[in-house]
Amino acid sequence: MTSNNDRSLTLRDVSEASGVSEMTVSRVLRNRGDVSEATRERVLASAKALGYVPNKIAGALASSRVNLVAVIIPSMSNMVFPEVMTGINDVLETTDLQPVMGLTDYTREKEEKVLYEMLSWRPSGVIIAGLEHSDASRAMLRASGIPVVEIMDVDGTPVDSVVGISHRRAGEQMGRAILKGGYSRIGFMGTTMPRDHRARKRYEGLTNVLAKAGIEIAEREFYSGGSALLKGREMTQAMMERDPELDFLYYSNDLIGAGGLLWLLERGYDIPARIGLAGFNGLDILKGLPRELASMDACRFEIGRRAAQIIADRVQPDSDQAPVHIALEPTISYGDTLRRP
Amino acid sequence: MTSNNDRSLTLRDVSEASGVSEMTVSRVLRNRGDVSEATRERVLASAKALGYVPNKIAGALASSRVNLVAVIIPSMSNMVFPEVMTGINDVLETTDLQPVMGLTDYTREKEEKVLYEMLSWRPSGVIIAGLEHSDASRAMLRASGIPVVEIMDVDGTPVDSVVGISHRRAGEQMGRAILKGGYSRIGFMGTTMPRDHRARKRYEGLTNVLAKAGIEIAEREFYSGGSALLKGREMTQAMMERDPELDFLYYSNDLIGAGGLLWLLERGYDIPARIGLAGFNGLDILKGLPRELASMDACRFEIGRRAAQIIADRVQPDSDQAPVHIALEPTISYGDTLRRP
DNA sequence: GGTGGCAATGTTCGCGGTAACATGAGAAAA
DNA sequence: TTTTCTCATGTTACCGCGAACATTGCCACC
Repeated sequence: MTSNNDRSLTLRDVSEASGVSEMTVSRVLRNRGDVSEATRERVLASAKALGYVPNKIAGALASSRVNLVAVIIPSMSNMVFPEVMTGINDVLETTDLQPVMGLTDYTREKEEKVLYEMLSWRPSGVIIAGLEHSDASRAMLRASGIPVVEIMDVDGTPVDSVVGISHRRAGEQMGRAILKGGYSRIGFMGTTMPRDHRARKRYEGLTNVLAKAGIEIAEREFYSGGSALLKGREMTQAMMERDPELDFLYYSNDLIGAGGLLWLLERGYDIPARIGLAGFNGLDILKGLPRELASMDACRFEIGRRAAQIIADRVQPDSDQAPVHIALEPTISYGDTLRRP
Repeated sequence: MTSNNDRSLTLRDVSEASGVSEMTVSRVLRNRGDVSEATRERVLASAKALGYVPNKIAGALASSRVNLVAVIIPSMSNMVFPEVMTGINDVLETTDLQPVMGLTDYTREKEEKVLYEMLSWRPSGVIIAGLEHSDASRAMLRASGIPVVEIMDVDGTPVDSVVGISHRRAGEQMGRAILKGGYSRIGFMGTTMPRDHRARKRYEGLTNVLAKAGIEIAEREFYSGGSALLKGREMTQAMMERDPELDFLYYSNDLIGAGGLLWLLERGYDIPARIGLAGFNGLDILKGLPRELASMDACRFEIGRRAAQIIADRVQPDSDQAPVHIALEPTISYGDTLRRP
């Protein structure tokens, strides 16, 4: 019932309560240095009785050590980044580092602002999605002098370390699978987000491979906002009505793909014989659909783990500070909606 | 190309570069006090040229003002908290406050740890999910001396302010709708998470109302982990095989409900005549399903907004510090799976 | 020309810790 | 007993910034 009327508790309060110096209290609370068992217990008891919580701000300033890792991602709402975060968490939990999240909403301006904000807390490392940043952002990252890991994507030049998959190659791989499946009249659906570089790269990879086989994307449709499942439905309907001869639909994410799948099944389309489908991300949710949508795993969890591991390794004193580049290999899953060769 | 070889930049570096005192630089960078236009520009130019990023740690220590709001939630992976976060963000964006997230994985131990960690950064406020906390956590919250808003749930005694819905009443309301729809043989599916108090309260509300009509839940099934959609399917199948006479299924979340819905549709069940269904949360994803699942909006977005607003108001000097209690009214949506009276 | 007023800028000190070094007491070694 | 060492604890000096107060220079006005 000790209520700190207004000012918050400091080391001094604990030191007075336990009759030792502030320094000794500090040592006890950090398990640092030699403190006799008797003193340790007395100090801990006082601290607990007072309800003392150390002030990390002061600690960080004095020791110039901050156990935060800035994680900068576009959004939490599309199911891909939560899993990346889980991977990051899993690794950081085994260290004394703590992730702090910042959201960019897929805009450069916000990214720059959030990055500035984060760096002003002098974190121990930065994990940031994508390789495309403003010049100012890149400058800040370089100047920060801390480990930086760019994640998700490896098609480009990283500031420092990078962990991801090649979305261009993912698009190509899917393109080849589509061709091998014997499909030839292909529609594409995606988001209107001009700053979703990874979706763009997949699209480019896909069209490149198709072009080599003399095939062009027959129809395109883009959406933004709203329920992805519903949008997938609506876009698929619109597209099939415009061009009923389409025999393959490639969706830039699994949710719109799932919406399309549901619509086609209702209409009685024979999948994957009459028409094939594929999404991207390998989301768990696909597992419960009437047919399993073909997709491609984006290695989200693993990317998070690896990125966090790089930071964790680098904050160790005398560790190797050389940039690490990791390109993971996504695996295609044919599910029930992509004809096998 | 100014690389800070080892030590990071300070106000002093900028002050030397621009020929004014550190204090003036500080004033410029914070837009505080009177600074001549000429000096302001010179300082900003120097700061930019050097790539200076202020050290918030030092600033916070000196001013004992920290613009962080700790947001403590169980998980990011179940689609409900991302939306709460969005609401919080929306409001905090208009202030200079910044949310910092901590995850508890639905355990008290982690909650306590995360809370301690967060409070040690001396944030301006805390938004924390749920009303059930360990004694130590409650003590820390009380002792922190900062605004605390407990969110999601109003069935209990808050430490300070609270914003949420009554999950008990939500369960009761759904129970009444089920009864009015004429259903009587009811199955329940939910998670095995013993610490998901809100799901438990909904369940209790439901069973109370049913009990008054002389009805007991006929079947129960619980799951944990894995694809919720798939689990919904599997549990529904298992349950319908055990008791084919069931005429209503209440799911503790929309995703398992969606899985169940898909399974029942495939089996040709007449919905909502032969069997009714309802989930909980009012997720966007329901909009794209073959039938729209009956559900109940948990006011996630609004809860986030209101909670953030309370904090934002309270950090204003001379503002009213009285606890605020807000109980939002969830609305039931019948969709296509719940027979109307 | 002195004085007041005001805008622009500088100085001092302390926020709450921690690093590095200093000190003291007792035990072990000589 | 004296020296030396070790462990336990205390002292001092910052960390980088901002609040509060001090100072400067310039102009206006009597």
